Amino acid sequence: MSVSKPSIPKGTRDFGPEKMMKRTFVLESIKSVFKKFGFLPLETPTMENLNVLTGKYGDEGDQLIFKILNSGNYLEGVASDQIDLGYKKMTPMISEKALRYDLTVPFARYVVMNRNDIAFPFKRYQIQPVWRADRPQKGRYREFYQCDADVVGTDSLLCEAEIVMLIMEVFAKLNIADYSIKINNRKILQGIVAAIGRLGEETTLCVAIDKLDKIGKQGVTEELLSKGFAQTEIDQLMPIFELTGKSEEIIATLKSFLQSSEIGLKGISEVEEIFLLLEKLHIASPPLVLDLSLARGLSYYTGAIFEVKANQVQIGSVSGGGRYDNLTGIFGLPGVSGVGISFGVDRLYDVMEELGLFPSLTHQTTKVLITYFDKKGFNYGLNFLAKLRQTNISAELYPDVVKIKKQFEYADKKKIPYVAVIGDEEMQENKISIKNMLTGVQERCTLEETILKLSEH
RNA sequence: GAAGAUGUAGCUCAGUUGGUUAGAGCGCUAGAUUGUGGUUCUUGAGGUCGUGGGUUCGAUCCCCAUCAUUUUCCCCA
Repeated sequence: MSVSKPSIPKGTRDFGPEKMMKRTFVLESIKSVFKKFGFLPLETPTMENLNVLTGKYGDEGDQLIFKILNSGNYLEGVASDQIDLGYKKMTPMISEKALRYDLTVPFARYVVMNRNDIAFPFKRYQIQPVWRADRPQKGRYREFYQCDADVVGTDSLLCEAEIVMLIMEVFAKLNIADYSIKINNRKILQGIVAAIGRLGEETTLCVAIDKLDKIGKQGVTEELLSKGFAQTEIDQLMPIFELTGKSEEIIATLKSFLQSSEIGLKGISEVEEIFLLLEKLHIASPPLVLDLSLARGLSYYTGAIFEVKANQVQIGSVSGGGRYDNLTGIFGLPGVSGVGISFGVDRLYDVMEELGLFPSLTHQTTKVLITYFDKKGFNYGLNFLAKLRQTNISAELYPDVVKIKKQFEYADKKKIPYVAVIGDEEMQENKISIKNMLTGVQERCTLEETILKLSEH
């Protein structure tokens, strides 16, 4: 083996036929629900202009963007002393395009570019891969799919309520029964920060609080202390984030804590409104819980935030989203509020695999393989092949004249449920033998009988 | 960027306190069965033990370096 072993880039994966069938099932399930809720499809280019992406994900995010080296002589126009400026300043000189980092920013770009043609409120779904130059880990890849659905151009809390419904329908389609949707509101978090006199530092608080279930009360306290919060402030905060129980009770406690914070009270009433809307939508008891420790790292959220967890599997969140009031502002279109939800296909796949929730997907393979003993049988089989396909039965004729055993093994490996056998006797009778590979039963059929038999299910 | 783990057959992994021909299961080949897969039995093929160097009479094993893979921290889906 003197040739080099082939490999794929770190953090990327091949999806063989079996995995693809399962992935397709997940993706199609999500897509069908998106459509049902009135979302329209959108696809954007794999690459965006680098300046569209930079500065949108924070300093660290910029580092994680896959840059594309300019074609041709990319060093043209770069003076030799400019290398001393460092790679950060050099990058835009040799790279003007990059792979998309998420689907939200390209969507915002699209909305701004097409603002005159779009009918607002605009609901779009988008299912495409994204790339991050991260260090791969368990459940984390450099190339992965996102399934986003967003509504922009309306403040209505109906969108939030619908997102809850949408999540419920997706999980029902995927047969995942045991899950919970956590909801919180950035305005409440803002109010809490304001209540302890730390207005403007909600991002710091969010990043720390978001880890509560991961690193515990102690860890969060340490992180906040290191970020300049006082122990007395933290002592005020912690009881709030440890509130559990019924959402109504949490809300009642919150109302008194935040009574002086206008923004905080607004957040509370938004949450209440969402619960109310769901009731009117006949969703009596949604798996929805108010969780004040839910913060989500992304800084552009301004209102409701969501996260979905599968309860029986330890894998983190499988879906998340929220409302952002000014995503298009960075591209020069302020005042367009949006709210969105994103499903993590790879994690959903893992959850379903672990719980054994995939239905049998064998119907996606060939229905019948036509086998034969010699060239004469091959020619006879061609007619059957064509006729079967005309009636929309997925059929194959084994392409090479080989031992029948070989052909059967092929059918078995491919899990083809029926094998047609053509020998001299069949040809004389103008028939074909159809064997059911599951039961082992075999009988001779005419073309019409074959079609009837194979069309059954 | 930091720390750890692992590299042995196509795959999953044994193994040798350093000693002649490095093993298993699965997969693959061929046959038992020249008109029949999945089960069973038999057969055969397949390895520079990640790469380079060192110690040694002798290294897959010990030491050093290097590369690759992977996990955790940070951050994220």
